[in-house]
Amino acid sequence: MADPVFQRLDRPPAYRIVSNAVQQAIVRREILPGDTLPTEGAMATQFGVNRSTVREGIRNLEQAGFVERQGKKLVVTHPSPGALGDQASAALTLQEVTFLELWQTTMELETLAAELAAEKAAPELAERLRENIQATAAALGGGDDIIALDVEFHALVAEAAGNRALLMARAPLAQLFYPAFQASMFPVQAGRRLLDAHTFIADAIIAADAGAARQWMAKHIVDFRRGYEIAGLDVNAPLQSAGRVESQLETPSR
Amino acid sequence: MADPVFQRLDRPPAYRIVSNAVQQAIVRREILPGDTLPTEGAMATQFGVNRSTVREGIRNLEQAGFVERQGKKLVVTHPSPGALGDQASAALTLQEVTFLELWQTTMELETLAAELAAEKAAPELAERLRENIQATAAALGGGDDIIALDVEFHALVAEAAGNRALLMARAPLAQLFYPAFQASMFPVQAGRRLLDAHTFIADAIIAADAGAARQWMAKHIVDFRRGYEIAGLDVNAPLQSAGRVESQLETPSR
DNA sequence: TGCATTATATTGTCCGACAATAGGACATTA
DNA sequence: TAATGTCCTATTGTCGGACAATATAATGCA
Repeated sequence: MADPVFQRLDRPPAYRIVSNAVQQAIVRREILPGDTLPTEGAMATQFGVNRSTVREGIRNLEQAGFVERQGKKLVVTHPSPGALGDQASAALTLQEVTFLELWQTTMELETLAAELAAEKAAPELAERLRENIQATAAALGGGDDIIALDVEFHALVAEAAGNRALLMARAPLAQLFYPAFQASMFPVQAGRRLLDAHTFIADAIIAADAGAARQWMAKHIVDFRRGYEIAGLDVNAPLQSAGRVESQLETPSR
Repeated sequence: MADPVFQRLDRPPAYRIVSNAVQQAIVRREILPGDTLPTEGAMATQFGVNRSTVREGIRNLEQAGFVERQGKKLVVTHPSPGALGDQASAALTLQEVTFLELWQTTMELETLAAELAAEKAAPELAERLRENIQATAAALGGGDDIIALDVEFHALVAEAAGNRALLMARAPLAQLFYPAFQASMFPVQAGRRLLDAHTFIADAIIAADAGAARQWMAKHIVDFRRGYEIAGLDVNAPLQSAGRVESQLETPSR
């Protein structure tokens, strides 16, 4: 049998057709975020399939963040960097990215973020940055989660950059900071150093000095790596995962 | 009502518990890529729920790329940048990212890619780059899809960088290049210019000259923008979507 | 041993059912 | 008037069972 005259025709299962149809409608804005989808029953009759099939199709979309259940109705949503980032970072830890890989990319993206944030220099951001820095200063003394604050700081800067492509690119990495920072914060004076860096960065951003913002951020990221190395960790080794997936799995019984 | 004393207690529906449980198992490597999951029936009894419920749970994972159907069995997979990138770029077009946003981030990531690729300078890559460039040269004359080749070129470079974090960060943008390039390739001599740029970049990479690779890439990306502007397009306007979602939606009938 | 044929297991899809509950309409109370 | 309680309905989450289509395994035959 030489020439396959006919291509393998693959009819995707019905639930996927449903899922695609709905996604299409969302992508081409026939239904907008905030709109509620028809009820499962209604869609079932519209598509001419069984309700179970519709349900499976919907499930397909819901994790990607196209639809969302609010109480009892299905609401259309546009996927957010955050939601997608979760999955992406899970993927990254699964692939055992090394610290170095993370670091190289972070260096590039965070410096860009700082630069753009400075160019924008939204006054509303200034306030939030200051608050964050104050909290960090307070946390230096006792207990509070410095790392969480650091993560927040960078998120603030990124958001202030006003570049959604950057936000999206950064999202997969954002989750991974936490465990990595945790390791790199080992040395005692690291907290102080971090606070200083943040202060300089924030000042530069508020002063709309893009160049300075970029440079300080670069320094800060370099420190990040140094901390990691000082802690005796191998930058070429995969970062240990932090099990960042919600775990509510009491064995269901009935 | 000042302080919400009680947290919103949400009992996730069973199908989500199932989905989480399976995801957990994958994330913590209790089941590895290539392994096949138990049959739906088996899982149903294991979890003590109905098969339908299991199915919905699985559907939840399958779009994210944690599991995949091969023939009749469910195979565990680790999500790839490509798969996630699709959703991410859909999200970006939905948010109506502007060309400028895309461009700024691209500039940063692609130059990094070029630099890292040069540092690695894998000989196996050299071959593929050359092939791509030859194809591009050929395409200059007639018909063939230059833009596709360009996209491929950049993908090659990115892959050669050997940085999976970069790959993941870049994924959301990769899809958007196509429509954007399409617009920016308007001027007649753009093809020639693109070919030259690619050649220089490839040469630098093969020669392991990271600095040069970065610079040429930067130039190339600048050109990208210039083309867009020359074509009379507004960099601050959202890029027009290219409807990149598979469309197999013959209305299902029965 | 390799290939064709026949089971068998499993999926995709349907149907019908039912408890739980979100949301609305309305009555009641403070 | 606003908050609280009562009732009703539509819809979801989940279940059980069913069946055709088919991928996979088992079997027989060459």
